[in-house]
Amino acid sequence: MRLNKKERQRLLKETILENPFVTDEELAEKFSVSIQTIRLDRLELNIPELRERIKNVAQKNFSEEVRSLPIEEVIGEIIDIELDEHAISLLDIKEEHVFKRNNIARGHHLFAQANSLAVAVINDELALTIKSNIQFIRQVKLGERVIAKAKVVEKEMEKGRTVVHVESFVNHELVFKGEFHMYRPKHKEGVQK
Amino acid sequence: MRLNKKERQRLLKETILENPFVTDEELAEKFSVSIQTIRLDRLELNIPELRERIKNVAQKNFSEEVRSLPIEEVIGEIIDIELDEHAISLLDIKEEHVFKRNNIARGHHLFAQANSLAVAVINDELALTIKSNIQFIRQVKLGERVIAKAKVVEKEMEKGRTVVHVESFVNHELVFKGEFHMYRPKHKEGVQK
DNA sequence: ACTACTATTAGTACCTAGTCATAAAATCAG
DNA sequence: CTGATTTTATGACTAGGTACTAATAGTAGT
Repeated sequence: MRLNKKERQRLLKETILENPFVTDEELAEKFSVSIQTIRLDRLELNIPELRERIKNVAQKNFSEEVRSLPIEEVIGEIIDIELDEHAISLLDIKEEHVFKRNNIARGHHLFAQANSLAVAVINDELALTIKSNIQFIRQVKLGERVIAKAKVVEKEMEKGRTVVHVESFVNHELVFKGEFHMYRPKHKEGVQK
Repeated sequence: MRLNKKERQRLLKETILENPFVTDEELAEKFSVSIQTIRLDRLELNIPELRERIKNVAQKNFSEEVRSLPIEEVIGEIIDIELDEHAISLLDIKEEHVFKRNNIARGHHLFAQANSLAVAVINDELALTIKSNIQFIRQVKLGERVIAKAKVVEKEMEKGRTVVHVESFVNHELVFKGEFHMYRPKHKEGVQK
């Protein structure tokens, strides 16, 4: 079954992205066209030849020294906050957050975003998490933007405990849900900073 | 300055290991010998040609044949693992893990260690966390070494679900406890050529 | 000095996975 | 059916090799 040019080029791009180790010959066979057609396609799409592609992959691998992730990126960016009430933060899922294999975000990044939002929303010098129940509702993929919303639901100031609910969304779709029991050290009255 | 064969071959091996992207021609120049000598050396030392070397580096990155989870993706260092049974990992709490204010470790790092250990202990292509209950039992401070122990407690293979318990210790003192409900996807046959 | 030996260099044919350029054939749209 | 687009064919050239044969250089032992 021969496809038209547009469709073929679309699939070509995909195929090569998925497996950069494929030769023009194999591609020609796959799409039932001549090698020359594949080469014209690559030319039009600016896809380099096999050896260049392999080299690129290798170089990326070889010069990979960016192992640690800065804290700012783990936590996400706080875009709205009202202390002791609610807060919203935003995290863009990038290469460093996902399993290489399938581009699904690793759970602990979603947890980190939610947990640090829960810490931030507490109006205190410092809050600590003591207990937490969480649920990963659907997988989050590379490139998606996760918006976490925290809400303080219980304030038991005397005991120094507070409960925060966090829900995280991708395009208004719930992807993560967590309940965080926070400990806040003894309050000093009227001290605001 | 020409070296003798032995010395040249020793350096050759080193040079290529350090920079696999070097051609025979460049090597010949570097050691002031002919290209043929370099090729004889590679033959004797069983060093493949440039393109093969590059391909190897690339493939390592692209992970065509890596069985389970690559170790570097685990937070902390795995020091013992028996798939589907138990695993132990170690995490030294450094500057980047703590609140600057009081040098207490941020909760999500303990979670990350435990969570990735739970993922790693599952003997499958890839496991995902669906649900988790956790408790932060005592604060962990800068400089402390956290040892996390994961134990697979329930295997319901048909449903693709597994429960893993993780307990983390500092000097035999329990600091963190968590229950992780993991999902293991249905196996797909490798389609690669 | 002659021989034996290793080390090095030279040269040729062939390979893969391409490149670039030109021309011809096939297919599709109006 | 014509003209434009798309596809295929062909030939010449490239990098970075392999595999093989043959010649030369250098050194050691007798």
